[in-house]
Amino acid sequence: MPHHFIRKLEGFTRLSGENRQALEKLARNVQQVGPDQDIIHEGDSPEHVNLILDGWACRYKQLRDGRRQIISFFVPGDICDTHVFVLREMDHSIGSLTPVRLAQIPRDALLDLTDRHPRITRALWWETLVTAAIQREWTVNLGQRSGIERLAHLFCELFLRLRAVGLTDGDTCPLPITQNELADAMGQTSVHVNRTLQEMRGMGLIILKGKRLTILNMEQLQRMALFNPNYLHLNRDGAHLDANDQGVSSAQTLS
Amino acid sequence: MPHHFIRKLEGFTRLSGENRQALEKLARNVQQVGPDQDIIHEGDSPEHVNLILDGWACRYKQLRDGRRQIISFFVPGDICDTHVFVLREMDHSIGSLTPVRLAQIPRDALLDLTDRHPRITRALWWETLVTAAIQREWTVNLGQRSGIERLAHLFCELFLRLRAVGLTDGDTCPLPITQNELADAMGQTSVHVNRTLQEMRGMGLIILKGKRLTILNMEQLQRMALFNPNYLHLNRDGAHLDANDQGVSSAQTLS
DNA sequence: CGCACGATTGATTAGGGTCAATAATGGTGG
DNA sequence: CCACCATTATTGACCCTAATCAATCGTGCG
Repeated sequence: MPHHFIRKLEGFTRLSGENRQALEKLARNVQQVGPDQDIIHEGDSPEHVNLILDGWACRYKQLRDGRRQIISFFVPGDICDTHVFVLREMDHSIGSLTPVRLAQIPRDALLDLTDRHPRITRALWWETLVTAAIQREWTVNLGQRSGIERLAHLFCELFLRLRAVGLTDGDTCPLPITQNELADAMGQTSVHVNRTLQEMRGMGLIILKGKRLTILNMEQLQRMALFNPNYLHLNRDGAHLDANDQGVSSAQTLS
Repeated sequence: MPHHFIRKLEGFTRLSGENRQALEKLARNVQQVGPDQDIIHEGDSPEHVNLILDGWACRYKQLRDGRRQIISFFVPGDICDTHVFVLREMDHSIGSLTPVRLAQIPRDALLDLTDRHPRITRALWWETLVTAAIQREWTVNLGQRSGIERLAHLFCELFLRLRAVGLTDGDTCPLPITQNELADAMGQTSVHVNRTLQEMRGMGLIILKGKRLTILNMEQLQRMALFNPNYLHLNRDGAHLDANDQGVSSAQTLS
């Protein structure tokens, strides 16, 4: 069931059959959510960890005066806050953008999983660190890049993340969100995002139509975005740790 | 030695004498670094975890064309990437802003610490999650807030963080950074930051002089910043977990 | 076929950038 | 203690990116 999730973790480290089986079992409690629904709302206390099986969602925060910032996107295979239980209440909301199929993972299931599978524990660590790295890159994106650079950077990132879970098709990937939502993520207005998109189309960089994005010239797009994929840590970073797997001691806690 | 760090963790959970002793031992290898020095550089592979004992530092990323974004500030008591060893190389740099005294913590010392002290493990988790929450809030800050709101928000955040480690004095706290550095953090030019500061002074909100910040009207400052401190999780969130401390099993890994 | 939402366009404005110069400050050596 | 220098802070003039406001156009879908 959690295809994409497993595939993503395997981009970090090799997994055994047992590992994979254990991960399959996480998707016991599957829920279907309509588009534009809150999955968790700021102030709620976390009940379980959500794993996105299908569809897109986002983290967002809404200011008292109505302004909304989308803080990150969730695509299939993404897990929302593996370790959230330490905190008493959510400081942001998570909402669906499209219809979403998700697995609700109870705390104990995660504890049990990491208890038995050090390699998965490490892979979840990696997942958490990459999520943090993406958030940092978004900070750079909003702080330093111009409209067109920003959008180009987002497209590069999303394409690589989708490719890592097998959701691209050649140079095309899904992009099932509105220009308004793009705008809320880029800290700009939809009017300006619209104009930027037209500029990118005019340059022959992309096609964006029918909720699908085609990248016509990835090299040029990356150059224009000042894109460096290193922060996604997609190069099997886990390989150098695969040797020391014998003990299931708590030495795994931090490794 | 790691005064501020211990004090910060105690804002999350109660610590025993043994806990504190164990934390003291972390500061074995202490280094002094001058101002404007790189502590780690993008591309380096992490050798140890740095704990800031004194002085200010920052995470930053530099784009190929020279633009620099400060991604976060480190103040005394902050720890840089507790779990960084999972990644092969740094995707950003950490540099000092003032002279910095820091403890270099080897990986094994951390493993040993979390092995023996479940409550500390949990507190480190909390630290990691709050750091992520701060990063998200910066995303909102850069994406949605105007110049004056942004700066006001930063001041609110820094003041509370410094108070949590005992570094405020009434309504005053240190702010040992230049307007240029403020500008790199806010995604603006120093010229504009300068003008914004003057506006805040003119409104009677703050005094900023001699590397010290005084907040004359915290309520108004928070209102203008649309500041909600919930993301700092400063309300002893750990209390609800303090009951179940007996076992030192790997159940601690995720709790 | 018509409706509702999303995309697009135009005109105008404003926030913040750029460039360039000047004024304060603080640390240093004599 | 003072003169000097290098940062850092401040100011002014001008420009440009992106916001705002307000229609209008498409199009996917019931």
